[in-house]
Amino acid sequence: MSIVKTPARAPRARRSPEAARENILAAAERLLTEKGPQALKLTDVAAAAGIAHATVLHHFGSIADVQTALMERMIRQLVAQILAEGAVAADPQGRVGQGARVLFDAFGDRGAARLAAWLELTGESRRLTMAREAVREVIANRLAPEGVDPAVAEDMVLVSVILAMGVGLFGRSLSELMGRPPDTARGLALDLLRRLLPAEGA
Amino acid sequence: MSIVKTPARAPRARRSPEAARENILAAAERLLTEKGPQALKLTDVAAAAGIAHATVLHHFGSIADVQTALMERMIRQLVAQILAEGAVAADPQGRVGQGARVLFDAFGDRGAARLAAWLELTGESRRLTMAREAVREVIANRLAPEGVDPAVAEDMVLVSVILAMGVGLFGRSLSELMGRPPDTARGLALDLLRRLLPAEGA
DNA sequence: GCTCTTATCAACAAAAATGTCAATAGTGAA
DNA sequence: TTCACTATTGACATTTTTGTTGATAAGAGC
Repeated sequence: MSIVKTPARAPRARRSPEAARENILAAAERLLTEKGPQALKLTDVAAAAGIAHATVLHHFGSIADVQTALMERMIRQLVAQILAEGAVAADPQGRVGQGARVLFDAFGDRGAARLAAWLELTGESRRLTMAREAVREVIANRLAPEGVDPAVAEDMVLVSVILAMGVGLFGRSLSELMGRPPDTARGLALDLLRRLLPAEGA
Repeated sequence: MSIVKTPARAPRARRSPEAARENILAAAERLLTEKGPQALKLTDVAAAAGIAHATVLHHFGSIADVQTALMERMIRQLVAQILAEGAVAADPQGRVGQGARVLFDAFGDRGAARLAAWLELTGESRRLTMAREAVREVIANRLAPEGVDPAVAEDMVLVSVILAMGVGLFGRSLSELMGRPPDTARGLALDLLRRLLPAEGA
């Protein structure tokens, strides 16, 4: 009669549903920023989260729902980051420069820019609805400079956001591609906005 | 005894290897611009090209090779488009404005900007090598303004390219997201460069 | 302790995507 | 016309990815 020693097994972790979802989404976000959207496979996300893939399905229903939840989470984080910046400068020019820096910071960490690109490439209307609301909220609460013609202010915000996303997504690669330090593009773009936007408001 | 009428069947097309590859890549490019990189599945590409998926494999070996070939084809097209522009203006400012417009045109059709984002998101070194050479070629042959400090010129090119890619990728969506005509961002960005770059060269 | 809920997981099943192969059929050359 | 070459294809096979199910176990409440 053989005596089989029960293999030592790590005790099964049991999280609250909220913690479990958070753990999964955090792992998914890591995968997204490190390997790109195509790496968000059910099995890979589960492995990155250290759980069985069935558990992922238990909490989200499908891998598509995981992706949607991740998008929404990242959009919320991005909005929060932009809105959480400190006191605002009094003069319009100061506000503009500050707003630009906030934008570049928000899209500076690779995740946010990649999120935007992912949204653009896949472009599903359901997800874009939330993005639209986020844009509205940020513009209304944080970026709209006072003392400037609203139409002009909108133009400034629009081009600033696009530049920030472009730098966030392509800045490092292109800088290095041209043999420059990785944050070269970021500095140049900030200079561009700092020097031009006040003139536009005048 | 049943008489089975042979079903009418379209005669089997037989292309030259070059034409077959071209047909497949054209279909893949359509898929990429319309549905995004994640739509480049073997079966879907074959269906879009109107052939059996085995034929795709016969010509390319694997779906990954199709994707690589498509990237290289699109990079070549992009470089050709940028280099093919007409006579260049004599003065540095004119050259700069012209170069910017060429860039915005090249990244204006959705495909090129999506290609760049795709490259960035997936980021494989093998593919990036070709992108690097393309960037070098374009800068050397077309975009480098004469009569300007080379270091400054490089800065101008770098920020211009990033802005052009940002506008190409996000411009339409963001413009409409803010309730403006779809080419609003493009116009604003061109204005931005037109007004700033000559000043930087001075 | 006991029970009840349910987060967790292994095993299985289904679907999707990719790849293999032998047969078929255009096409140019002999 | 005949033949050799090979682009093309349907059928099959393999791998990858996703989803299902029943059993297990962690923890909360009693």
